[in-house]
Amino acid sequence: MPELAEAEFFRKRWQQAAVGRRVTAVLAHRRARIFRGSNLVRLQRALTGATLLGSAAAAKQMLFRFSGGAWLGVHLGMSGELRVAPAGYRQQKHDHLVLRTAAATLVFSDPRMFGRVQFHLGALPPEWWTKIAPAILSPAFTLAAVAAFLHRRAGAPVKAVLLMQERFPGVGNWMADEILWRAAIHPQRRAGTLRPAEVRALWRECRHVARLALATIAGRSDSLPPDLNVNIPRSWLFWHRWEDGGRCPKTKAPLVRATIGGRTTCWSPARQKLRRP
DNA sequence: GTATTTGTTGTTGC
DNA sequence: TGCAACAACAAATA
Repeated sequence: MPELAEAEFFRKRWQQAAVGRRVTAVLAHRRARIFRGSNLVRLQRALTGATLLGSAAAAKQMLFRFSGGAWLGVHLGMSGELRVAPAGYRQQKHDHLVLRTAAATLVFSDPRMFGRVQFHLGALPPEWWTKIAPAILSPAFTLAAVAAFLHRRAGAPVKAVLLMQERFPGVGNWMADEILWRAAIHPQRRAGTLRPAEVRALWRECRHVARLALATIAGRSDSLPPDLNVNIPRSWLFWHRWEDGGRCPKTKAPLVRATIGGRTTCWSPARQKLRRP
């Protein structure tokens, strides 16, 4: 599920429930794949008794900062989510990491375990975090940078290129489809064949979709919607891309699905054409 | 039983 | 060396 705005939503959820609170216990499924590459024993030792000081989200990742120089990185993969449960909540089958505080329980669950937890101890944030590509909404995400990247990936379908985190951090399958639909670009187009006006439209819609998704899914400033997606307008492709017999919200023409760049892709043939008429 | 899934990584081949 | 394509990871759901 989680792309850019969902990561921000889940980060806020944990932050609001537990910032300033002390972790009284850390429960974990010891063998879970989500702990691959990190030392669970050190994680449990460092987080038990530590206070949540702050957090940030970037791309599809989250970073929680605890007292004592402890950092907890979270990537939700395909099926992960962060929840807040009452104090005394009982750990369920897919709840691979559970942090208890006096008031609430923080739960990371992920049935498919494509997600990942990364633990880091130190005064500075971990290297994997600082190496995340500049955000789409940052000044570094320029038209020139996008154009150069499309040129380098000239042979790949533009849909596949949008999924590359090194240039489009936080873009996942639904955001990529949404961006291409709004920019009126066929997902199968080779990245190197886009005309300058199309490159500009792609760049512009990346920023629009990122900004709109953050505002509607994660909420503005301190607000947090009660659930994911409840505020997403029906006018987005989002709601229609999996519907049987789904229609383009703009043209009302039937939508089409196919595998492009290894992922199921939905587009509106009425407005996203392979060749110019 | 089959096919599907909003993600990433390692391998293969050009 | 760089790029593109694809299998693998795992479990629930239709």
